[in-house]
Amino acid sequence: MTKEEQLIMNFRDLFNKIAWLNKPKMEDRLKGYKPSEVHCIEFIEKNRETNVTKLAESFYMTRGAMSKLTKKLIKKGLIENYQKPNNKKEIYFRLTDQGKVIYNIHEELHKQFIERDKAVFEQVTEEQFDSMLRFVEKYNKHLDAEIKKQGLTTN
Amino acid sequence: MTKEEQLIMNFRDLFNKIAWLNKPKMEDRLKGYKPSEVHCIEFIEKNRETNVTKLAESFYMTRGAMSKLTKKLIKKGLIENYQKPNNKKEIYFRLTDQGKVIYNIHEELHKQFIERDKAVFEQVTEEQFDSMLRFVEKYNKHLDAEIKKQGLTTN
DNA sequence: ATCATTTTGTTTCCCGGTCAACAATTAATC
DNA sequence: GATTAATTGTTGACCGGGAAACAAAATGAT
Repeated sequence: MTKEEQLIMNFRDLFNKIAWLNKPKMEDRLKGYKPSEVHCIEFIEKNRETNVTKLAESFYMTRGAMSKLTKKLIKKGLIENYQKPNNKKEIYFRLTDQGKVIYNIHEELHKQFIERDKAVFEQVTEEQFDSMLRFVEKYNKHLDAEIKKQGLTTN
Repeated sequence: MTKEEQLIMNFRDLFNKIAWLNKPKMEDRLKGYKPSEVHCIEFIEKNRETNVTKLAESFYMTRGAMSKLTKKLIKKGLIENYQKPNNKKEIYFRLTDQGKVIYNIHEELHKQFIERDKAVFEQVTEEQFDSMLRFVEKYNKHLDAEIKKQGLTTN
């Protein structure tokens, strides 16, 4: 196996483990709220004028999936939708007060997870950090170009 | 956002894009075979004495899911199962000739994807590579320890 | 202004994975 | 050796997301 493959595989494994490890605590503190729901709430709070299409593109999911998810969140009273006066097509979302409670709990948990892994990150020099960031950003740009070349669209 | 978060987020995005970008070519050359099926075939070929439980642990999925998946692969004639003479409980899998054909096509595609991203990796020095590998391995070990601490098990 | 094209969001059907309950076998404990 | 506990694999109910067909609105072309 080449180093490229090793690196990719190790990172993939890393993310599987992180998700696996975070799940129980998430479910404990955020009972009744699925990861996808919380993730959606997080995005809506952090981005202005979010609609179904933007959510789909960001999460690499279909508009259909996000349509259902946002409908559920509305039903649960976590988000609400609004439109602009001059546009009858696009529908945007914002958090309700209840949604913000969930958002804050999630942020807090997130900090705990960072804290849990602090030991690892402390051993990384600033130099290494920047090097990795440069790499991953370069790689992302490369893929963006490839995606554009292929002309892929969100379903 | 801290550098830690930035790094993690960028990598997550990276993997989404890779999956998104590889999908169409995979579906083209491996028509009729789903990513999960191919992934499963790959693992069985690369690991000795694979059973449902080992697959579940490696893929961070449930035994139920892998049980269904392997049953489907058997039905399609891509894998076959066998047991050891002194153990009536554990059931292992190996590829059939037809399964090996799929395996080889996948390997070939994999090389093409590596080739596509070669430009990025070429700009990485050996030093950087090793540095990143060390980091991700350290992080993985840290998480393994955390998982062990939590006493998590595959469902 | 009219008509075609594109964008946005929704809905139905289907598939894949989880969960939980289960039987069968093996390992551990006494 | 008998009994209890743990492991392994399977099944059915359930749910989340994808694919595709669709309506409504906005944009473009003429």
